[in-house]
Amino acid sequence: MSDQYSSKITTPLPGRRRAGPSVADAIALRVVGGEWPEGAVLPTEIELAEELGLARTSVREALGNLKAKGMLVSRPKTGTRVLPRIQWNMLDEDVLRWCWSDQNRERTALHLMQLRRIVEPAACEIAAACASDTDIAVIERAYRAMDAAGADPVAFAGPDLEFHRAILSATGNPFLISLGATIETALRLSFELSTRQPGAPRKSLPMHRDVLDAIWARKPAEARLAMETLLGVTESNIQRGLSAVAASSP
Amino acid sequence: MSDQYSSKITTPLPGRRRAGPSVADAIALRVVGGEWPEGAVLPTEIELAEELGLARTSVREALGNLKAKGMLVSRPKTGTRVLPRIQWNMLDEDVLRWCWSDQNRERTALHLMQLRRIVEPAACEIAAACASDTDIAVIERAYRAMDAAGADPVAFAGPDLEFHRAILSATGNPFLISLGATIETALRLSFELSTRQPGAPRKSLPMHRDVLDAIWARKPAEARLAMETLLGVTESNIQRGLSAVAASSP
DNA sequence: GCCGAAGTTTATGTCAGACAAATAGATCAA
DNA sequence: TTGATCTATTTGTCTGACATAAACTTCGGC
Repeated sequence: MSDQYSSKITTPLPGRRRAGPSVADAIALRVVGGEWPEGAVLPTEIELAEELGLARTSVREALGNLKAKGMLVSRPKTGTRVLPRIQWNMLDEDVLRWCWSDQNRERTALHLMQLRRIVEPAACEIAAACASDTDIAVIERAYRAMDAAGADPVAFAGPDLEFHRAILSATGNPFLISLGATIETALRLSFELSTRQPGAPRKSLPMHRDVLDAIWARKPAEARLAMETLLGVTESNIQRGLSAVAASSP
Repeated sequence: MSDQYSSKITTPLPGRRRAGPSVADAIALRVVGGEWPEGAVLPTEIELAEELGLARTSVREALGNLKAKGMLVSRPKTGTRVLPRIQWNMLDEDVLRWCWSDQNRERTALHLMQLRRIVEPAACEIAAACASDTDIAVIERAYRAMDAAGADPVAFAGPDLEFHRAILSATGNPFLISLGATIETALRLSFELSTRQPGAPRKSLPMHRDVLDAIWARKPAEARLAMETLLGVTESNIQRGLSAVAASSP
């Protein structure tokens, strides 16, 4: 457990500005961790404040944050309750990040992959049909950066994220763009899994090239197909990464 | 403009609990309305509090809400700035609702339709492949309610929403389920557009039936196709609704 | 004994005022 | 001109108080 916001009641330190993880993080992680399951009521704001060594104002701010993301609901006298996970806004970057530290990371990773295989090929198709030249230039720049990264997986990751995000942006559809932010967070989280095979990133470079070329040539059907191929390989990489984790720590 | 939270400074009314639209609504609508464009800084929290006749605490709570949804960011001394719309979490129900009152509702409606045509056929395919019997029962119940609604468009709408939401839920994928909430909000908002043709809802009933049957028969490909057909008709209905609006108020 | 109305308790919602921290902009010195 | 310092302003946090709402308890009537 993090030292900050532990159960120990710290000295008030009036006005001292906090650093590091936010209060919302601290509370959300305890909710995700199952300390208060779905439908359970949290301690009162005053109790939480004492426990975390904060003022009630700050606790309220964090709780309000979680309420805005559909994780909590509160009513006078009754207290603050954990809503069923179905109602949580899993597409929110913070919620996704918090839930990632859950037991069954595997299932979440597969669900995310399922989402990607639905959204990204379609986005490719749209991008090939109606992306502007500058949109395509952004995609190409990300590709060049991937190429320049060589075999270094860490240097490869950033441009890889940018490549996929740029395609979503090129659709010009605000909802797909928002999904792009979600997917980018997911990619960053699952980075450890997809790079258990050291050579995997470099091998995916030609497939990215195929995607870029198809969009550049304005061939929607080919672009969709190229992205489907790329994601198929990515998924098998992740699955191998998952089984490797399962084998190393059973 | 709503009477509540207007520019007039009201009497403080200490402790009086608010009713009606939330403070976040009031501020968000002014942001969406362009009173403070992208990159602009809002008035200080104290100024906003005075203007809205509220305590600074309440204003801060609302601003924190909008920050959680990616619409604002604030730093000491600089103030609170409106982030570029690209960074807004358009998949959040509240953000979607606020943006709906924008000038170009047409483009938003079409973008939403584009999202639906990407997500829902794929969800149908997944649901047909791995939905549980109880999942399918929920879908069927919604269908029966649509049938029972007859030709009344208003009574038809509720079960219609439930039908599409139930399919997303049947996938068992939390991300698709969250998207379902977004789509449901979108449907509710665009309800006025899709029902300009009074007979349209009733005509869509057999297509819903096709979707249900395909899922029931566990035929993924057919289910996808049936949903694509249904959404194609829905989109043309919405487009006709849009042109009707454009013709009536040019 | 059962049931409804009134009172009590308690948690959230709101208000008010104060200070701390951070930083953009102004001022000043080398 | 340039660099460091000072100042003003805005957000961030703390404290304490009261209002409101709703679950719970009590009590009276039947």
